[in-house]
Amino acid sequence: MTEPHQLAAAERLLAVDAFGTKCVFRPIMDQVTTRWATLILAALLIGPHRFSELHQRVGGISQKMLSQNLKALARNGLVAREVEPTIPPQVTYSLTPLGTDLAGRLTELISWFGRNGEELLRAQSDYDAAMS
Amino acid sequence: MTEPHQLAAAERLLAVDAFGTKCVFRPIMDQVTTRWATLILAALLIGPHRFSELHQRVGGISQKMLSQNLKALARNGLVAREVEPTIPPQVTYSLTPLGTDLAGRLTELISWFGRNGEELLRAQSDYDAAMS
DNA sequence: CAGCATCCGACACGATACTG
DNA sequence: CAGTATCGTGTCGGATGCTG
Repeated sequence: MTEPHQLAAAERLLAVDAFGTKCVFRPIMDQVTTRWATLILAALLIGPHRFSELHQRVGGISQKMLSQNLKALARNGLVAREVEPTIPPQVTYSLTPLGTDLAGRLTELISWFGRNGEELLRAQSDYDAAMS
Repeated sequence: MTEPHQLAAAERLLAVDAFGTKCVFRPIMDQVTTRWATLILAALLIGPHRFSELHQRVGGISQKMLSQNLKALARNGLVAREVEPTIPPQVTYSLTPLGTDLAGRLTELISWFGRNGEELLRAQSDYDAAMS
């Protein structure tokens, strides 16, 4: 069952005060639970990657989105960026301890979808069939 | 530590074949890890809600996004929609067993942000200070 | 009450081209 | 190699107004 303190955290995130001020953590969650950020963190959980390695590993991502998301993840202290000042330059991305923690939890979520994805797809077809 | 089978699930999600076909589960994850879907599932974990109750509970959401996300969640078999054919009509939303499972895991994630949110904010200011 | 329809702005995202 | 700059498109998401 779900723990009470977790429900409390959820309620805090749901809350909006009388002036319409939302929880300060929402923007952060938005950034990290983006399609690409999740995949990038999962990829880095495998190990440190160069930029081009990540570009290959995370299938379908554009350079723009990759660099953009990496910047956001670095800003939030989840990803460490290490530059080797050679020519051509070598940049290695790795997870910080905080990032490793989060990436592990996100990967649990991913594996949940791996386990239950078929059932979700079945529900979709049932729903669509019932609509028509 | 992260389990091997979880890493395998992650790699499956990262993969793209030679024809550019992405993993079929990605669209589903995109739908469910949306800003609003996460919050709605968390709200429903507290208990079944009417439409207007959800609208109040999930602070800042518009009617449009609420109905749109509820429809998607219902289509994926995560949320059950029950209509009482009275006048005015009463519609109650609740979690299916599958939805309860997922919502619990998402709430774990939310509570992670509750615990580590301060540190993320601190990392942001450090990063911004170093840039200027 | 529980919504759908419509308009509209903002931004996510991709493709392409260019730089240290 | 590791990005940045620019452009164009599509979707997200809010505001408003209307219906059974």
